[in-house]
Amino acid sequence: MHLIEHTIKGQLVRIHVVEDERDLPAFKAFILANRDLLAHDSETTGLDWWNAGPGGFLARLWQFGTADESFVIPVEKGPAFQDATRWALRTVRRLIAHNGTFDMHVAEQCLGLPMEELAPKSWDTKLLAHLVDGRAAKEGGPGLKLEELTKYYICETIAGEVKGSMTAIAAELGVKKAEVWPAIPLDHRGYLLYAGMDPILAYRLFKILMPKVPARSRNKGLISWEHRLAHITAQIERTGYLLDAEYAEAKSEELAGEQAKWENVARLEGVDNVNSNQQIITALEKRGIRLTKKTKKGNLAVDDEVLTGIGIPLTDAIIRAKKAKKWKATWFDRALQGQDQEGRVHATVNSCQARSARMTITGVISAQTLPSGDSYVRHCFLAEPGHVTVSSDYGNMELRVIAVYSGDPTMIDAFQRGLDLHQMTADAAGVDRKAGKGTNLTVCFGGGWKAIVEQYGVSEIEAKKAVKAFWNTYPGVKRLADRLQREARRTGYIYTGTGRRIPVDRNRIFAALNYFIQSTSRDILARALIELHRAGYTKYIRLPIHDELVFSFPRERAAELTDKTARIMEMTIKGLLIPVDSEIGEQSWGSVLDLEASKH
DNA sequence: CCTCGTCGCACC
DNA sequence: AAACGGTGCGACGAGG
Repeated sequence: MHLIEHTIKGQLVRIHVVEDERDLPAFKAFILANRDLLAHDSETTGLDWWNAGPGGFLARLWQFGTADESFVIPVEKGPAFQDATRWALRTVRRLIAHNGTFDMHVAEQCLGLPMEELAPKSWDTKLLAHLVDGRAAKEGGPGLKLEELTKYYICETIAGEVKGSMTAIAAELGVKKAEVWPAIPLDHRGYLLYAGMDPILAYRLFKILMPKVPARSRNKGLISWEHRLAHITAQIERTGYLLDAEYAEAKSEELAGEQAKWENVARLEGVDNVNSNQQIITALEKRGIRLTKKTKKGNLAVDDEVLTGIGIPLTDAIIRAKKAKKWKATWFDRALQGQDQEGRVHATVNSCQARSARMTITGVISAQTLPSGDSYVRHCFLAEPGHVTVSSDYGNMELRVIAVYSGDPTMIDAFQRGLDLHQMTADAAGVDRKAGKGTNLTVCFGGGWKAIVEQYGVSEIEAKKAVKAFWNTYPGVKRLADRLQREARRTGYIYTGTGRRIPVDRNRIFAALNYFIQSTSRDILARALIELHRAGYTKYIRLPIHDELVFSFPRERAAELTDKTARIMEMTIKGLLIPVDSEIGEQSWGSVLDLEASKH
């Protein structure tokens, strides 16, 4: 046994490093003495848990800890250490982890411990941190990463030491920061300090955060709700999505050709690197073209709008080359590189991420930013053999949420009678439907007439008229916005119907309405996931995307399952239905869009 | 050489 | 009085 002593704010913490099997009895005694509550964490060779196995993804260390003591187990060294870790994970009655979803994947893939076994007894400090204050670090909030939270809630010095230690080790070993994890020797003192400190910090964070969770959130059961949800999204991650690699490879090649062709045109026209804004600006100025649009930081903007506006062969080539390059790299190549041995890709679903708690999907599938209304990319995602893809989404969810929670009679009546709300706003203002729609959506986002002008190409006069008409037509919405802003101004927070507390910045009080709508909409989808799980449908879910769920259903049961799941997703709040529209496609996700397009 | 801020762009 | 909200990622290029 090797002992590492360190201090956190002057308090001694002890990290026991198990070196050989003779050290295991002491480890087991520690587990038994603390089995009511322990934090844990794992160190691995990377993040690609779906490639677990010899020569692939491996668990290297597993750590267990209390507020001032931890044990580090070298699971990489062999079965005896894996057995001890498996035993410990099973023996502890309550487990704490930071972003425990990842560790559950590791436990399942590397130790054969089903996540169904660990999830019910796990607490995740990432979820608790969000319930306390979900603001990102760059927004001036605590952030959600362990280092950020350590810095904010525990001690800045220790956060810097822990974070800095891996940077220093990378430099010492002469490898890039991202490549340090598989390369570092198991007995490296800095690595062991880093590893051993993690569960100690997670344990301390748990003790700090739990009492800070707002009473309203706790009373509404939000803590267990978020944990159940995270467990469901973890299962969705585990299932993954079948990739049509042949299609993806073909498209990747096709786009490579496109890219080369248009880059060549751009080169002949004087721009060697189409991704260099500086080169583009220089080339355009050389031709006597005057650029006026500025970026947020005050530099000359050369975005899609500017380039399209110029409309010469050079700008055309730049747009086409950039698009081909980005689409190839972002979607097809990343999906191909992310495949597991069965040809599946696994998204990372961060179940409670944005300030509003909206989920984000990161990693090998950028599912939330796939080109909409275009089946081109979605064709590479397949339902299981013999299955079809079904997409179910909520109709007008955000506006219906406004209607319900504002209690505005005009808006509620419009939805109940199936009227066209965008046309209604348009009629009230004496503008066209496009301006009416733009107004409805922009106001929902907290925007004003300027935003409508920019986003929807409506004239200034019309936009101003429409905004005024909106507030006059739906006075209940005004009352809701005012109430939320008063609450935000007075307390710095708003609460949603699920008991979630959302911080509102003093200089952006106008955002309160949007936070409320966005967060409530997210919770409607979250509720749907929980109910679908309860009914046994999780295995069919492929992805959650804001207001949509993508399913893979057996072909012969597709109609029945589509109907059953849609009924579960649908929700009536205060008498108003949030309806679900479903589309049944063929095997690929893209086919859903194609079938939809052919109908209209 | 790597890190990080900035920009542009994909979405709801 | 008015105020568009929320993301992730790839690429460049300045700076360490």
